[in-house]
Amino acid sequence: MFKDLDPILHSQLRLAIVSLLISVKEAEFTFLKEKTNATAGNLSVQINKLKEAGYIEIVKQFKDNYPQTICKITRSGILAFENYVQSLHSYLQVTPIDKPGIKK
Amino acid sequence: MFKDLDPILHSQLRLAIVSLLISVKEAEFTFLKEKTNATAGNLSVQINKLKEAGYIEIVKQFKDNYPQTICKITRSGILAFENYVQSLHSYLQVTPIDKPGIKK
DNA sequence: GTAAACTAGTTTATAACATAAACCAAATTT
DNA sequence: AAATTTGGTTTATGTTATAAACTAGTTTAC
Repeated sequence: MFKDLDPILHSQLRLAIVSLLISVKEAEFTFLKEKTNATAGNLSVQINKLKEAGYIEIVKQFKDNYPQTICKITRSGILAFENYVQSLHSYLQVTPIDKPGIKK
Repeated sequence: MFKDLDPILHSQLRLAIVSLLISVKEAEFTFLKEKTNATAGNLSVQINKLKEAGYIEIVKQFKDNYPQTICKITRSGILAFENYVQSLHSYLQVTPIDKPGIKK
């Protein structure tokens, strides 16, 4: 009936990160922070969870004297995202008695 | 960029409950328990959260000598669900550089 | 040249959440 | 009448998400 939702991706911020990384392939920490409106601390924690899950790769380097953290989606991350979206459908494809919402 | 996801609905079990209630309009506790594979305790907690959010109504009565808990979606619950689904789209409509997943 | 402010993060503390386990009250079965 | 089942609720515990505090260094202003 309802498929389980990957708990790694069923998080607003992590889903946004993965969504972004699928479209851009590679992004700086600061880019992700701006696009997601996350706090730095939260972002730091969440990209590490994604890394531990194997969904992204993290490369740390220096750029113009400053530390720079680059994130990249992995093959496994792409597959997990696609699978998550598929599973979500089982919750959204509702066959309502009334057309949902709009007018009784 | 990314729309906020209603935290009441961004929960696997609560989303499943609301999804069900939209399709059936009214359901018994035991029906929800079977369909969602939730434990009774968890279901009890989560339907109360949905009630407190005003997304469902709960009616307690007796049927054939046994207590019976009936859940019904509210107008507000339907709207919240529709809104949640809309917001979700902002995370899923990705414009990937490569077609996501399937082959490089 | 040093104090103040800023960049780019990480770590830690706290509050909210999900869940299972334990419990309750009554009904039914043996 | 003891054991089991129904239909739940409450409580305890571990997991999450988040903000706040902190680290380490850089740049700017005086």
